[in-house]
Amino acid sequence: MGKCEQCIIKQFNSLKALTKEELVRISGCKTTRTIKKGEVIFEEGETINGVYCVKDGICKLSKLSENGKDQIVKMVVKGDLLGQRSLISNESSNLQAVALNDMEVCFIPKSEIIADLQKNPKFSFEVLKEMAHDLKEADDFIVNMAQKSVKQRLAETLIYIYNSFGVNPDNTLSVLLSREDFANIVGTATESAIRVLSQFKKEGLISTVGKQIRIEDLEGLKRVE
Amino acid sequence: MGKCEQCIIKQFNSLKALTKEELVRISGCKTTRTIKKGEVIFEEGETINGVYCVKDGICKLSKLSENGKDQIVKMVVKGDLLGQRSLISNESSNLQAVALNDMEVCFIPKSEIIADLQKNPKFSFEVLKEMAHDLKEADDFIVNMAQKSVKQRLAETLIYIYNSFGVNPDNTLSVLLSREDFANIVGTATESAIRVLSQFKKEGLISTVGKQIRIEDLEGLKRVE
DNA sequence: AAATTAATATGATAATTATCATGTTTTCAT
DNA sequence: ATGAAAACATGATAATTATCATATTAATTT
Repeated sequence: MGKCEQCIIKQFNSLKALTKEELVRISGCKTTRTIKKGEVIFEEGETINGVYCVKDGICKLSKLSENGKDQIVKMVVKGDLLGQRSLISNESSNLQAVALNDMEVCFIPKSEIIADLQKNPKFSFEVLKEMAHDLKEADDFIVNMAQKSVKQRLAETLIYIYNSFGVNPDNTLSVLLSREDFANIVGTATESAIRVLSQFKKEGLISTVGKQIRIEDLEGLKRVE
Repeated sequence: MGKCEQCIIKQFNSLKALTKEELVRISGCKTTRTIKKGEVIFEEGETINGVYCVKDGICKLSKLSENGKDQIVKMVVKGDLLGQRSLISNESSNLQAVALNDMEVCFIPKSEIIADLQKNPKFSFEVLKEMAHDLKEADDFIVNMAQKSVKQRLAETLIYIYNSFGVNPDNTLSVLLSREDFANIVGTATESAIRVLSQFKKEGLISTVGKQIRIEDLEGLKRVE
Protein backbone atom coordinates (compact mmCIF):
# COMPACT_ATOMS: atom_id res chain seq x y z
CA MET A 1 0.00 0.00 0.00
CA GLY A 2 1.20 3.49 -0.85
CA LYS A 3 2.55 5.80 1.78
CA CYS A 4 0.99 9.20 2.38
CA GLU A 5 4.40 10.78 2.95
CA GLN A 6 5.36 9.91 -0.58
CA CYS A 7 1.99 10.40 -2.24
CA ILE A 8 1.89 13.32 -4.63
CA ILE A 9 -1.89 13.62 -4.52
CA LYS A 10 -1.74 15.42 -1.20
CA GLN A 11 -0.06 18.36 -2.89
CA PHE A 12 -3.45 19.25 -4.28
CA ASN A 13 -5.27 19.44 -0.98
CA SER A 14 -4.82 20.53 2.58
CA LEU A 15 -3.09 17.31 3.64
CA LYS A 16 0.07 18.90 2.30
CA ALA A 17 0.18 21.00 5.44
CA LEU A 18 0.61 17.97 7.67
CA THR A 19 4.04 17.20 9.09
CA LYS A 20 5.95 14.14 8.04
CA GLU A 21 5.20 12.48 11.37
CA GLU A 22 1.51 13.14 11.04
CA LEU A 23 1.53 11.75 7.53
CA VAL A 24 3.33 8.60 8.61
CA ARG A 25 0.78 8.01 11.33
CA ILE A 26 -2.12 8.60 8.97
CA SER A 27 -0.57 6.37 6.40
CA GLY A 28 -0.64 3.57 8.92
CA CYS A 29 -4.36 3.76 9.52
CA LYS A 30 -5.76 4.78 6.17
CA THR A 31 -7.54 2.29 3.97
CA THR A 32 -7.40 2.37 0.20
CA ARG A 33 -10.51 1.55 -1.70
CA THR A 34 -11.57 1.32 -5.30
CA ILE A 35 -15.05 2.45 -6.18
CA LYS A 36 -16.80 1.47 -9.36
CA LYS A 37 -18.59 3.95 -11.60
CA GLY A 38 -22.10 4.48 -10.35
CA GLU A 39 -21.34 3.19 -6.88
CA VAL A 40 -22.55 5.21 -3.89
CA ILE A 41 -19.69 6.35 -1.68
CA PHE A 42 -21.94 7.65 1.02
CA GLU A 43 -25.61 8.44 1.37
CA GLU A 44 -27.34 11.62 2.43
CA GLY A 45 -27.84 11.37 6.15
CA GLU A 46 -25.06 8.86 6.62
CA THR A 47 -22.43 9.45 9.26
CA ILE A 48 -19.05 9.60 7.60
CA ASN A 49 -16.36 8.81 10.08
CA GLY A 50 -13.50 10.32 8.19
CA VAL A 51 -12.34 11.97 5.00
CA TYR A 52 -11.66 10.54 1.60
CA CYS A 53 -8.63 11.64 -0.36
CA VAL A 54 -9.43 11.14 -4.02
CA LYS A 55 -6.47 9.54 -5.79
CA ASP A 56 -8.27 9.03 -9.07
CA GLY A 57 -11.67 9.50 -10.66
CA ILE A 58 -14.53 11.92 -10.18
CA CYS A 59 -17.69 11.86 -8.13
CA LYS A 60 -20.79 13.98 -7.83
CA LEU A 61 -22.24 15.35 -4.61
CA SER A 62 -25.97 15.69 -4.68
CA LYS A 63 -28.92 16.33 -2.46
CA LEU A 64 -32.43 15.04 -2.82
CA SER A 65 -34.97 17.82 -2.88
CA GLU A 66 -38.43 17.41 -1.42
CA ASN A 67 -40.01 16.96 -4.83
CA GLY A 68 -37.92 13.84 -5.36
CA LYS A 69 -35.34 15.33 -7.70
CA ASP A 70 -31.64 15.16 -7.19
CA GLN A 71 -29.62 18.33 -7.29
CA ILE A 72 -25.91 18.02 -7.98
CA VAL A 73 -24.17 20.58 -5.84
CA LYS A 74 -20.52 19.92 -6.50
CA MET A 75 -18.12 17.63 -8.29
CA VAL A 76 -15.09 16.24 -6.54
CA VAL A 77 -12.03 15.22 -8.52
CA LYS A 78 -8.66 13.62 -8.21
CA GLY A 79 -6.68 15.56 -5.66
CA ASP A 80 -9.69 16.80 -3.71
CA LEU A 81 -10.81 15.80 -0.27
CA LEU A 82 -14.27 14.40 0.18
CA GLY A 83 -16.24 14.72 3.40
CA GLN A 84 -14.26 17.57 4.91
CA ARG A 85 -17.32 19.04 6.48
CA SER A 86 -18.05 15.98 8.55
CA LEU A 87 -14.61 16.33 10.07
CA ILE A 88 -15.63 19.64 11.47
CA SER A 89 -19.27 19.42 12.29
CA ASN A 90 -20.43 16.31 14.00
CA GLU A 91 -23.45 16.12 11.82
CA SER A 92 -24.20 13.43 9.31
CA SER A 93 -23.61 14.24 5.66
CA ASN A 94 -26.14 16.47 3.97
CA LEU A 95 -25.10 15.17 0.58
CA GLN A 96 -24.87 11.91 -1.27
CA ALA A 97 -21.68 11.01 -3.14
CA VAL A 98 -21.75 8.85 -6.25
CA ALA A 99 -18.79 7.91 -8.44
CA LEU A 100 -18.96 9.15 -12.03
CA ASN A 101 -15.85 7.18 -12.98
CA ASP A 102 -14.06 4.28 -11.48
CA MET A 103 -12.34 5.83 -8.51
CA GLU A 104 -9.48 5.17 -6.21
CA VAL A 105 -9.67 6.79 -2.80
CA CYS A 106 -7.95 6.65 0.53
CA PHE A 107 -10.10 6.80 3.60
CA ILE A 108 -8.67 8.43 6.70
CA PRO A 109 -10.61 7.80 9.90
CA LYS A 110 -11.81 10.91 11.66
CA SER A 111 -10.29 9.79 14.94
CA GLU A 112 -6.83 9.90 13.41
CA ILE A 113 -7.04 13.30 11.81
CA ILE A 114 -9.24 15.34 14.05
CA ALA A 115 -6.44 15.93 16.56
CA ASP A 116 -4.22 17.25 13.79
CA LEU A 117 -6.90 19.73 12.92
CA GLN A 118 -6.87 21.00 16.49
CA LYS A 119 -3.11 20.95 16.95
CA ASN A 120 -1.60 21.84 13.60
CA PRO A 121 -2.66 25.39 12.75
CA LYS A 122 -1.12 25.20 9.31
CA PHE A 123 -3.33 22.28 8.50
CA SER A 124 -6.48 23.83 9.83
CA PHE A 125 -5.68 27.04 7.98
CA GLU A 126 -5.38 25.08 4.77
CA VAL A 127 -8.73 23.45 5.40
CA LEU A 128 -10.15 26.88 6.12
CA LYS A 129 -8.83 28.18 2.83
CA GLU A 130 -10.43 25.32 0.96
CA MET A 131 -13.74 25.89 2.66
CA ALA A 132 -13.58 29.60 1.98
CA HIS A 133 -13.06 28.77 -1.64
CA ASP A 134 -15.95 26.30 -1.67
CA LEU A 135 -18.16 28.90 -0.09
CA LYS A 136 -17.33 31.44 -2.72
CA GLU A 137 -18.07 28.91 -5.42
CA ALA A 138 -21.36 28.12 -3.74
CA ASP A 139 -22.29 31.81 -3.79
CA ASP A 140 -21.55 32.01 -7.48
CA PHE A 141 -23.58 28.87 -8.05
CA ILE A 142 -26.54 30.36 -6.21
CA VAL A 143 -26.43 33.50 -8.31
CA ASN A 144 -26.25 31.49 -11.50
CA MET A 145 -29.12 29.25 -10.54
CA ALA A 146 -31.23 32.18 -9.49
CA GLN A 147 -30.58 34.63 -12.26
CA LYS A 148 -29.79 32.74 -15.42
CA SER A 149 -31.81 30.77 -17.92
CA VAL A 150 -31.54 27.02 -18.34
CA LYS A 151 -29.71 27.60 -21.59
CA GLN A 152 -27.15 29.83 -19.95
CA ARG A 153 -26.69 27.52 -17.02
CA LEU A 154 -26.15 24.56 -19.27
CA ALA A 155 -23.67 26.47 -21.41
CA GLU A 156 -21.76 27.45 -18.30
CA THR A 157 -21.82 23.90 -17.03
CA LEU A 158 -20.25 22.70 -20.25
CA ILE A 159 -17.60 25.38 -20.02
CA TYR A 160 -16.96 24.54 -16.39
CA ILE A 161 -16.48 20.86 -17.13
CA TYR A 162 -14.30 21.66 -20.09
CA ASN A 163 -12.08 23.98 -18.09
CA SER A 164 -11.95 22.01 -14.87
CA PHE A 165 -11.77 18.42 -16.01
CA GLY A 166 -10.39 18.66 -19.52
CA VAL A 167 -10.90 16.56 -22.61
CA ASN A 168 -10.09 13.12 -23.98
CA PRO A 169 -7.64 12.65 -26.88
CA ASP A 170 -10.56 12.95 -29.31
CA ASN A 171 -11.47 16.29 -27.72
CA THR A 172 -14.66 15.06 -26.06
CA LEU A 173 -15.25 16.07 -22.45
CA SER A 174 -13.36 13.71 -20.19
CA VAL A 175 -16.17 13.53 -17.65
CA LEU A 176 -19.02 11.54 -19.05
CA LEU A 177 -22.31 12.72 -17.65
CA SER A 178 -25.75 11.45 -18.51
CA ARG A 179 -28.34 13.92 -19.74
CA GLU A 180 -30.03 13.41 -16.41
CA ASP A 181 -26.82 14.44 -14.63
CA PHE A 182 -26.72 17.61 -16.69
CA ALA A 183 -30.33 18.29 -15.76
CA ASN A 184 -29.50 17.70 -12.11
CA ILE A 185 -26.60 20.13 -12.19
CA VAL A 186 -28.60 22.80 -13.96
CA GLY A 187 -31.75 22.19 -11.99
CA THR A 188 -34.12 21.47 -14.82
CA ALA A 189 -36.14 18.60 -16.25
CA THR A 190 -34.16 15.94 -18.07
CA GLU A 191 -36.14 16.59 -21.25
CA SER A 192 -35.31 20.27 -21.08
CA ALA A 193 -31.60 19.53 -20.71
CA ILE A 194 -31.76 17.18 -23.70
CA ARG A 195 -33.58 19.79 -25.74
CA VAL A 196 -31.07 22.50 -25.00
CA LEU A 197 -28.16 20.20 -25.79
CA SER A 198 -29.82 19.33 -29.09
CA GLN A 199 -30.18 23.01 -29.82
CA PHE A 200 -26.52 23.67 -29.02
CA LYS A 201 -25.69 20.87 -31.41
CA LYS A 202 -27.81 22.37 -34.17
CA GLU A 203 -26.18 25.72 -33.61
CA GLY A 204 -22.74 24.15 -33.91
CA LEU A 205 -21.71 24.99 -30.36
CA ILE A 206 -21.12 21.36 -29.50
CA SER A 207 -21.05 18.04 -31.30
CA THR A 208 -21.78 14.61 -29.92
CA VAL A 209 -20.30 11.16 -30.35
CA GLY A 210 -22.81 8.91 -28.70
CA LYS A 211 -23.34 10.52 -25.34
CA GLN A 212 -19.88 12.04 -25.43
CA ILE A 213 -19.87 15.78 -25.93
CA ARG A 214 -17.30 17.85 -27.74
CA ILE A 215 -17.07 21.61 -27.37
CA GLU A 216 -16.93 23.05 -30.86
CA ASP A 217 -17.31 26.75 -30.15
CA LEU A 218 -16.24 27.80 -26.69
CA GLU A 219 -16.67 31.48 -27.39
CA GLY A 220 -20.12 30.84 -28.77
CA LEU A 221 -21.06 28.99 -25.58
CA LYS A 222 -19.87 31.94 -23.54
CA ARG A 223 -22.17 34.20 -25.52
CA VAL A 224 -25.31 32.09 -24.99
CA GLU A 225 -28.18 34.09 -23.56
CA MET B 1 -15.84 52.36 24.09
CA GLY B 2 -16.89 48.82 25.03
CA LYS B 3 -14.38 46.14 25.78
CA CYS B 4 -14.37 42.91 23.82
CA GLU B 5 -13.54 40.91 26.93
CA GLN B 6 -16.79 42.01 28.45
CA CYS B 7 -18.92 42.06 25.36
CA ILE B 8 -21.60 39.40 25.31
CA ILE B 9 -22.04 39.54 21.55
CA LYS B 10 -18.95 37.41 21.04
CA GLN B 11 -20.72 34.46 22.65
CA PHE B 12 -22.64 34.11 19.42
CA ASN B 13 -19.64 33.81 17.15
CA SER B 14 -16.19 32.33 16.97
CA LEU B 15 -14.58 35.23 18.83
CA LYS B 16 -15.65 33.43 21.99
CA ALA B 17 -12.76 31.03 21.44
CA LEU B 18 -10.18 33.78 21.84
CA THR B 19 -8.23 34.01 25.08
CA LYS B 20 -8.66 36.93 27.40
CA GLU B 21 -5.30 38.34 26.35
CA GLU B 22 -6.21 38.12 22.70
CA LEU B 23 -9.50 39.84 23.36
CA VAL B 24 -7.86 42.64 25.27
CA ARG B 25 -5.45 43.23 22.44
CA ILE B 26 -8.23 43.21 19.87
CA SER B 27 -10.30 45.50 21.99
CA GLY B 28 -7.52 48.02 21.82
CA CYS B 29 -7.44 48.20 18.06
CA LYS B 30 -11.03 47.69 17.08
CA THR B 31 -13.17 50.54 15.85
CA THR B 32 -16.87 50.82 16.53
CA ARG B 33 -19.07 52.17 13.81
CA THR B 34 -22.73 52.86 13.30
CA ILE B 35 -24.19 52.23 9.90
CA LYS B 36 -27.45 53.70 8.72
CA LYS B 37 -30.16 51.68 7.07
CA GLY B 38 -29.47 51.40 3.36
CA GLU B 39 -25.79 52.26 3.73
CA VAL B 40 -23.25 50.12 1.93
CA ILE B 41 -20.81 48.45 4.30
CA PHE B 42 -18.58 47.17 1.57
CA GLU B 43 -18.83 46.75 -2.16
CA GLU B 44 -18.36 43.71 -4.31
CA GLY B 45 -14.73 43.64 -5.33
CA GLU B 46 -13.63 45.77 -2.41
CA THR B 47 -10.74 44.64 -0.27
CA ILE B 48 -11.94 44.27 3.30
CA ASN B 49 -9.05 44.48 5.66
CA GLY B 50 -10.69 42.86 8.62
CA VAL B 51 -13.87 41.42 10.06
CA TYR B 52 -16.97 43.09 11.33
CA CYS B 53 -18.61 41.83 14.49
CA VAL B 54 -22.28 42.79 14.29
CA LYS B 55 -23.45 44.20 17.60
CA ASP B 56 -26.85 45.23 16.36
CA GLY B 57 -28.92 45.30 13.20
CA ILE B 58 -29.10 43.19 10.08
CA CYS B 59 -27.52 43.40 6.67
CA LYS B 60 -27.87 41.63 3.37
CA LEU B 61 -25.03 40.12 1.36
CA SER B 62 -25.64 40.22 -2.36
CA LYS B 63 -23.91 39.69 -5.64
CA LEU B 64 -24.59 41.40 -8.92
CA SER B 65 -25.30 38.92 -11.68
CA GLU B 66 -24.28 39.55 -15.25
CA ASN B 67 -27.80 40.50 -16.27
CA GLY B 68 -27.70 43.39 -13.85
CA LYS B 69 -29.84 41.89 -11.11
CA ASP B 70 -28.81 41.59 -7.52
CA GLN B 71 -28.98 38.25 -5.82
CA ILE B 72 -29.14 38.22 -2.04
CA VAL B 73 -27.06 35.29 -0.88
CA LYS B 74 -27.17 35.61 2.88
CA MET B 75 -28.36 37.77 5.70
CA VAL B 76 -26.08 38.63 8.58
CA VAL B 77 -27.51 39.49 11.98
CA LYS B 78 -26.58 40.67 15.41
CA GLY B 79 -24.02 38.26 16.79
CA ASP B 80 -22.63 37.19 13.43
CA LEU B 81 -19.27 37.97 11.93
CA LEU B 82 -19.13 39.70 8.59
CA GLY B 83 -16.27 39.28 6.18
CA GLN B 84 -14.82 36.09 7.63
CA ARG B 85 -13.85 34.83 4.25
CA SER B 86 -11.58 37.74 3.53
CA LEU B 87 -9.66 36.87 6.66
CA ILE B 88 -8.77 33.58 5.15
CA SER B 89 -8.43 34.09 1.46
CA ASN B 90 -6.57 37.15 0.38
CA GLU B 91 -9.09 37.92 -2.28
CA SER B 92 -11.38 40.88 -2.39
CA SER B 93 -14.98 40.38 -1.36
CA ASN B 94 -17.22 38.61 -3.82
CA LEU B 95 -20.28 40.13 -2.20
CA GLN B 96 -21.73 43.50 -1.40
CA ALA B 97 -23.02 44.22 2.12
CA VAL B 98 -25.87 46.67 2.70
CA ALA B 99 -27.52 47.46 6.02
CA LEU B 100 -31.22 46.62 6.26
CA ASN B 101 -31.52 48.31 9.65
CA ASP B 102 -29.49 50.81 11.48
CA MET B 103 -26.50 48.80 12.58
CA GLU B 104 -23.77 48.91 15.12
CA VAL B 105 -20.63 47.00 14.28
CA CYS B 106 -17.08 46.62 15.52
CA PHE B 107 -14.37 46.41 12.95
CA ILE B 108 -11.31 44.33 13.76
CA PRO B 109 -8.35 44.87 11.44
CA LYS B 110 -7.12 41.77 9.71
CA SER B 111 -3.56 42.37 10.85
CA GLU B 112 -4.62 42.02 14.46
CA ILE B 113 -6.60 38.86 14.17
CA ILE B 114 -4.90 36.86 11.47
CA ALA B 115 -2.13 35.72 13.80
CA ASP B 116 -4.71 34.42 16.27
CA LEU B 117 -6.20 32.36 13.53
CA GLN B 118 -2.84 30.77 12.91
CA LYS B 119 -1.88 30.34 16.53
CA ASN B 120 -5.05 29.62 18.43
CA PRO B 121 -6.42 26.30 17.18
CA LYS B 122 -9.58 26.65 19.20
CA PHE B 123 -10.36 29.87 17.44
CA SER B 124 -9.62 28.55 13.97
CA PHE B 125 -11.69 25.47 14.72
CA GLU B 126 -14.61 27.69 15.67
CA VAL B 127 -14.24 29.61 12.43
CA LEU B 128 -14.10 26.29 10.61
CA LYS B 129 -17.32 25.20 12.25
CA GLU B 130 -19.06 28.38 11.22
CA MET B 131 -17.88 28.04 7.67
CA ALA B 132 -18.94 24.41 7.57
CA HIS B 133 -22.35 25.53 8.68
CA ASP B 134 -22.48 28.30 6.09
CA LEU B 135 -21.50 25.84 3.43
CA LYS B 136 -24.28 23.48 4.39
CA GLU B 137 -26.75 26.32 4.30
CA ALA B 138 -25.45 27.32 0.88
CA ASP B 139 -26.03 23.78 -0.37
CA ASP B 140 -29.57 23.84 0.86
CA PHE B 141 -30.08 27.21 -0.75
CA ILE B 142 -28.82 25.91 -4.07
CA VAL B 143 -31.21 22.99 -3.96
CA ASN B 144 -34.11 25.26 -3.13
CA MET B 145 -33.31 27.70 -5.90
CA ALA B 146 -32.87 24.92 -8.40
CA GLN B 147 -35.77 22.69 -7.58
CA LYS B 148 -38.57 24.77 -6.17
CA SER B 149 -41.08 27.18 -7.62
CA VAL B 150 -41.06 30.90 -6.93
CA LYS B 151 -44.09 30.44 -4.71
CA GLN B 152 -42.38 27.79 -2.63
CA ARG B 153 -39.16 29.77 -2.39
CA LEU B 154 -41.00 32.85 -1.27
CA ALA B 155 -42.99 30.90 1.31
CA GLU B 156 -39.77 29.43 2.65
CA THR B 157 -38.14 32.84 2.74
CA LEU B 158 -40.99 34.16 4.84
CA ILE B 159 -40.70 31.20 7.19
CA TYR B 160 -36.94 31.62 7.37
CA ILE B 161 -37.21 35.28 8.28
CA TYR B 162 -39.92 34.56 10.79
CA ASN B 163 -37.91 31.81 12.47
CA SER B 164 -34.51 33.46 12.32
CA PHE B 165 -35.23 37.09 13.01
CA GLY B 166 -38.53 37.03 14.83
CA VAL B 167 -41.40 39.48 14.97
CA ASN B 168 -42.27 42.93 16.26
CA PRO B 169 -44.73 43.41 19.12
CA ASP B 170 -47.56 43.65 16.57
CA ASN B 171 -46.47 40.29 15.15
CA THR B 172 -45.12 41.68 11.88
CA LEU B 173 -41.76 40.42 10.68
CA SER B 174 -39.04 42.33 12.44
CA VAL B 175 -36.88 42.56 9.33
CA LEU B 176 -38.42 44.96 6.90
CA LEU B 177 -37.63 44.02 3.35
CA SER B 178 -38.81 45.71 0.22
CA ARG B 179 -40.64 43.66 -2.38
CA GLU B 180 -37.54 44.03 -4.47
CA ASP B 181 -35.45 42.52 -1.68
CA PHE B 182 -37.80 39.55 -1.57
CA ALA B 183 -37.44 39.17 -5.31
CA ASN B 184 -33.67 39.32 -4.96
CA ILE B 185 -33.62 36.62 -2.33
CA VAL B 186 -35.91 34.36 -4.27
CA GLY B 187 -34.32 35.10 -7.61
CA THR B 188 -37.35 36.35 -9.48
CA ALA B 189 -38.72 39.53 -11.01
CA THR B 190 -39.99 42.12 -8.55
CA GLU B 191 -43.45 41.97 -10.11
CA SER B 192 -43.55 38.23 -9.64
CA ALA B 193 -42.62 38.53 -5.99
CA ILE B 194 -45.33 41.15 -5.50
CA ARG B 195 -47.87 38.96 -7.24
CA VAL B 196 -47.08 35.93 -5.11
CA LEU B 197 -47.24 37.98 -1.92
CA SER B 198 -50.62 39.32 -3.01
CA GLN B 199 -51.77 35.78 -3.59
CA PHE B 200 -50.55 34.69 -0.15
CA LYS B 201 -52.51 37.59 1.25
CA LYS B 202 -55.67 36.57 -0.58
CA GLU B 203 -55.25 33.04 0.66
CA GLY B 204 -54.90 34.26 4.22
CA LEU B 205 -51.37 32.98 4.66
CA ILE B 206 -50.06 36.44 5.43
CA SER B 207 -51.45 39.89 6.05
CA THR B 208 -49.83 43.23 5.47
CA VAL B 209 -49.68 46.53 7.32
CA GLY B 210 -48.17 48.90 4.80
CA LYS B 211 -45.09 47.05 3.64
CA GLN B 212 -44.88 45.17 6.91
CA ILE B 213 -45.78 41.51 6.66
CA ARG B 214 -47.44 39.37 9.28
CA ILE B 215 -47.44 35.59 9.10
CA GLU B 216 -51.01 34.46 9.62
CA ASP B 217 -50.77 30.78 8.81
CA LEU B 218 -47.32 29.30 9.26
CA GLU B 219 -48.47 25.75 8.61
CA GLY B 220 -50.21 26.88 5.47
CA LEU B 221 -47.03 28.51 4.24
CA LYS B 222 -45.16 25.29 4.85
CA ARG B 223 -47.64 23.47 2.65
CA VAL B 224 -47.32 25.83 -0.32
CA GLU B 225 -46.50 24.00 -3.54
C1' DA C 1 -49.41 71.02 1.89
C1' DA C 2 -48.23 70.34 -2.87
C1' DA C 3 -45.16 68.25 -5.90
C1' DT C 4 -42.03 64.85 -7.02
C1' DT C 5 -40.27 60.48 -6.73
C1' DA C 6 -40.14 55.75 -5.37
C1' DA C 7 -42.50 51.59 -4.18
C1' DT C 8 -46.37 48.67 -4.68
C1' DA C 9 -49.97 46.65 -7.41
C1' DT C 10 -52.29 44.52 -11.34
C1' DG C 11 -53.44 43.45 -16.27
C1' DA C 12 -52.04 41.72 -20.78
C1' DT C 13 -48.99 39.20 -23.18
C1' DA C 14 -44.77 36.78 -24.43
C1' DA C 15 -41.15 33.72 -23.26
C1' DT C 16 -39.46 29.99 -20.73
C1' DT C 17 -39.79 25.63 -18.73
C1' DA C 18 -42.36 21.38 -17.13
C1' DT C 19 -45.07 17.53 -18.09
C1' DC C 20 -46.93 13.79 -20.57
C1' DA C 21 -46.80 10.93 -24.54
C1' DT C 22 -44.37 8.35 -27.62
C1' DG C 23 -40.66 6.77 -30.53
C1' DT C 24 -35.73 5.71 -31.17
C1' DT C 25 -31.29 4.39 -29.89
C1' DT C 26 -27.96 2.54 -26.78
C1' DT C 27 -26.56 -0.48 -23.16
C1' DC C 28 -26.55 -4.51 -20.68
C1' DA C 29 -27.64 -9.09 -19.04
C1' DT C 30 -28.64 -13.53 -20.42
C1' DA D 1 -26.77 -12.41 -30.64
C1' DT D 2 -31.17 -11.21 -28.67
C1' DG D 3 -34.49 -9.31 -25.70
C1' DA D 4 -35.20 -6.17 -21.89
C1' DA D 5 -34.19 -2.12 -19.83
C1' DA D 6 -32.30 2.26 -19.67
C1' DA D 7 -31.07 6.45 -21.83
C1' DC D 8 -31.91 9.65 -25.38
C1' DA D 9 -34.89 12.33 -28.37
C1' DT D 10 -38.80 15.07 -29.92
C1' DG D 11 -43.69 16.67 -30.28
C1' DA D 12 -47.80 18.62 -28.08
C1' DT D 13 -49.49 21.02 -24.49
C1' DA D 14 -49.87 23.11 -19.94
C1' DA D 15 -47.93 25.65 -16.27
C1' DT D 16 -44.82 28.98 -14.65
C1' DT D 17 -42.45 33.15 -14.89
C1' DA D 18 -40.79 37.48 -17.27
C1' DT D 19 -41.72 41.65 -19.47
C1' DC D 20 -44.04 45.77 -20.59
C1' DA D 21 -47.64 48.95 -19.64
C1' DT D 22 -50.10 51.51 -16.49
C1' DA D 23 -52.40 52.52 -12.14
C1' DT D 24 -52.30 53.40 -7.33
C1' DT D 25 -50.33 54.27 -3.00
C1' DA D 26 -46.66 55.69 0.06
C1' DA D 27 -42.60 58.34 1.06
C1' DT D 28 -39.79 62.30 0.47
C1' DT D 29 -38.56 66.90 -0.88
C1' DT D 30 -39.41 71.59 -1.31
